[in-house]
Amino acid sequence: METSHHLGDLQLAIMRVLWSHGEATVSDVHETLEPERGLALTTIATMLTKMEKKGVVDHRAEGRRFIYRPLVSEGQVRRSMVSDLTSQLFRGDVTALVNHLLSEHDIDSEELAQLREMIASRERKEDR
Amino acid sequence: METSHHLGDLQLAIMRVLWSHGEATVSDVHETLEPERGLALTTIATMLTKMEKKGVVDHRAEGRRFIYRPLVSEGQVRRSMVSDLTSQLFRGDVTALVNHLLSEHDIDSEELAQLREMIASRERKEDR
DNA sequence: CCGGTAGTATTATCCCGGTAGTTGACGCGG
DNA sequence: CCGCGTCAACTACCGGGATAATACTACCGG
Repeated sequence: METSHHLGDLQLAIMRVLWSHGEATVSDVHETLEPERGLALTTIATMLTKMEKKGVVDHRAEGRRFIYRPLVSEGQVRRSMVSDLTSQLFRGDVTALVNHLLSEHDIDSEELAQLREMIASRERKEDR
Repeated sequence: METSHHLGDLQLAIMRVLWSHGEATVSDVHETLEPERGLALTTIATMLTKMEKKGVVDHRAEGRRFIYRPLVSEGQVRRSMVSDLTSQLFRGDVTALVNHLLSEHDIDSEELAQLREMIASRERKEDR
């Protein structure tokens, strides 16, 4: 159905932990995020509860603690958020976005070469 | 200074009106946006006030009414918001974003050709 | 069996985007 | 000079992200 999974900053950080761990307890997430953000454990717990209510994560109890698991993939979130931005800022014109990236953000020649290759391989695929 | 101009949905719509009109009164904005969103005039006014407080627009009084003017350009907003998204979702890797666009969003062969040309011209510029 | 600890649940606060009603001022037409 | 219409100002409210203290509970070690 591809519902618009619009996640905030912390929520994304939490999702990234879940995506890389597969599943994790509140403490797991907390410990992983501790260095970069100095958040209280309860903050993480609250956030996870809210996220569950939104349907982006799920949990099962194992003994006394909860094991959280992502319900949406990183790809889904990326697609959804990139689409949102694209339609907001570029009237849905993906090409315009790429153009913007090329002209307004620093891309060195090495990256350009990579991009050229991406497009080439994409065109080959299209050809079949 | 390039401060992070993070604008919401309505705010962007309002900015677009200002960008295309150069400047506009509250009613101007309201009338322009009326068809697509059926918003009250006071809503627009409130939003403009908030936006002024944030420093993205400016106003001057002409007789009894206010003329609003954008203080940030569309390009600035795009750069700022695209950068935000890129760092949020792709650890700042612009190439990864383009890659995502190519593989996860529908791009027809015509657009591919356009992109190829963009990159080519970009590489020519790089060469000098 | 009892208390501490490890966990979740509950509740609260702040901020901001979005939405709008109400009020207050001012100028124009009669 | 008065009322009416047009603005802007003020105030209010909702939802959601972010943040966290506090309260409750179940288990484990002694």
